[in-house]
Amino acid sequence: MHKVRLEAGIVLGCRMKISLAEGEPNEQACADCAVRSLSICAALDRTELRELDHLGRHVHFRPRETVFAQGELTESFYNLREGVMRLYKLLPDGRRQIVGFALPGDFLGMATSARHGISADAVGPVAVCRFSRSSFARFIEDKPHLLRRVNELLVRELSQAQDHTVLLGRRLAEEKVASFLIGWRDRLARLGEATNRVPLPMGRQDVADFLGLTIETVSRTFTKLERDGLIEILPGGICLTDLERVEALAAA
Amino acid sequence: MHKVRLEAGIVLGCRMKISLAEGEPNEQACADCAVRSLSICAALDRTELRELDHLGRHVHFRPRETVFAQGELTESFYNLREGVMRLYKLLPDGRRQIVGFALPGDFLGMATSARHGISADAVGPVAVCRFSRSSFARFIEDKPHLLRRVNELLVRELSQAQDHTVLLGRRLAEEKVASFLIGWRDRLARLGEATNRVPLPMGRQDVADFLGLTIETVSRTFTKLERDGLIEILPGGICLTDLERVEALAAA
DNA sequence: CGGTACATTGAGAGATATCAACAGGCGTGG
DNA sequence: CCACGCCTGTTGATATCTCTCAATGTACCG
Repeated sequence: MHKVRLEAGIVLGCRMKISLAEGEPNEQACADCAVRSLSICAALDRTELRELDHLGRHVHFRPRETVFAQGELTESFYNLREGVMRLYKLLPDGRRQIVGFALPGDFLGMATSARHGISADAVGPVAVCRFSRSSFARFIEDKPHLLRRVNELLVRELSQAQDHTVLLGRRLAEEKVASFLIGWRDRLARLGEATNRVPLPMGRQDVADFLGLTIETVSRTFTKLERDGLIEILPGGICLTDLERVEALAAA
Repeated sequence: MHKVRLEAGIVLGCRMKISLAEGEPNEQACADCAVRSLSICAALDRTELRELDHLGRHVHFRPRETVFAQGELTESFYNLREGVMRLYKLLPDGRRQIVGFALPGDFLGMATSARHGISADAVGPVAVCRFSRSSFARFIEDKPHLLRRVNELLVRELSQAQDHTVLLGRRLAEEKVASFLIGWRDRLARLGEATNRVPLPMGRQDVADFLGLTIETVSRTFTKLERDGLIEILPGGICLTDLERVEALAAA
C-alpha cells in the first residue's frame, strides 16, 4: 500500500513562495481578494473596499513566526488571507492550550483590553492583511453593516469556543480526536477542500495542546483509530476511511 | 466556631419575591434599571431607552426553570436583570458541560444560526428583560454605538471562553477550583459584592460540570483546600481565608 | 420526626500522563 | 550518493490523577 503525502491546497498556504517584506503596500486590491467573501470584508461595497485598500498592509510570516503575543499591546488587527495559524495561551509554567486554529478569512486580534489575550503564530507560511487598530476602529465606527458582520463572526467564534469547551471538559481522548478531525474537515470544506482526506498542517503536539491531551495520547489514539479501521494515517494528514463511525464518535 | 450562611446580595436574586407572570408590561422603565450600566443598554440615550421600554418584557423564572434550550428556535434575546443562570450544553448521553454562569447585565441568546447553541436555566430566582429577536434586530440595526457595545460584550465573552478553555484543558483539579473561586469573586466584585466571602448560589454538581470534574472531586478539592488553610467552607459559599495562596493556585 | 436532596468521604478502577526508548524522514555535509 | 544528526512521531512500562461505585452525613421541609 503506497501512501501519498496529503498536499494541502492553497488555503493552507503550502505553496512556498514566501516574501519577507514587512508591510509592503497592497499590490493586490481588496476587490480581487480570494478570501473576501469569507472575511469581514464581505460586508463592504466597492467604495469601502477601495478605502480599505489604503488601510491594510500585506504581510507574510514564515512557519513558526509569531504574529502577535499574549500581553503585547494591541496595535493591529489581522485578516488572515492564506495559511493556518495557531491561537494559544500559555500558563506561567509553560503549559500551553491552543484555543483554536485560524484559517483564511478569519479576523484576528480583536480585544477589549489594550493587550492581546492570546498569542498567534504561523503554522506554515502565512499571509495576512494588517490593519492599524486605531485606523480600523475609525473605519468601522460608523458602518452598521460592517459592525453587524463583525458581530456575526464574533458570535460564530463564541459558539465554536463553547463547543471546544464541551470537548475539553466532557469527552474522552478518542472522542476528542474524532471530533477534531470532523471539525477540521468541515472548516476546510467551507474553504473548498471537500474530501475525506483531511490534511493536517499542524503537528501532533499542536493537536495535543488543542485537545487538552499529551502528544503520546494523541499518537496512540490515532493509531487505535487506524487499527479499528476508522481512519488511515497518511503523511501530512488523515484519511477518514469510515466516515460514519468517525462522525458517530465525534457526536457522542 | 459558628458558621453563618453566606447571604447573596440582590444581584444573585436571593430576595424571594417571585412573580409567575409571562411577560408583564414593564412596570419599571429602562431608565431606572439597576443593571443598565452593566448591560448593553449603557450605550443608549434617553430617547432610545424609552423606545426599548416598549420592546422588552419583564419575565421571571423560578429556580431550575429553563429560559431557553439548545436546539430551540431563537425567538428571543434576554437581558439578565437579577439572579444567576447556568449556560450549558448536553451530550447525547447526558454528560453536561456548563460553559458559563450568567450574572445581571449579561445579554443572552445571541446566535448566528436560527437555533440556540446552548441551554440556559435559572439557578435561583431570575428576572430578565425579554426581547423578540426580530424587533430587537430592527432596533439595533442602525445604531452603531449599540452595535459597538454588543461587540464589546461579545469580545469579553469570547475572552472569558478562552480562559475557560485553558482551565479545562491544562489545569489540575485544585487549580480549577481555585481559579473558579477567584474568577467568580471577581465577577461579583464588579457587581458590588467585594469581600473575601464568596457566595456560591450554584450547587456542587454545577461547579463540577463547569470545571470538567465530578461532584466528588470538587467536594474533595474543597475539603483539601480547607484542610490546607486556604479557604473555609461555609453553607452557601466559601471564605477565602488565605487569598494570596488561592490566587497563586488560580494563576498557576 | 421522617423524607428528600445535596454534600462528603472512602476504596478501588480506569483513563491519561509521565518517563524512556526507538523509528522514520529530511536536510546537511562529506 | 551515502552518513550523520535532528526533529517528529510512535510505542512501551509505569505512575498518577480523577472517576466510579458505595456508604455515610447533613440540611431543609413538610
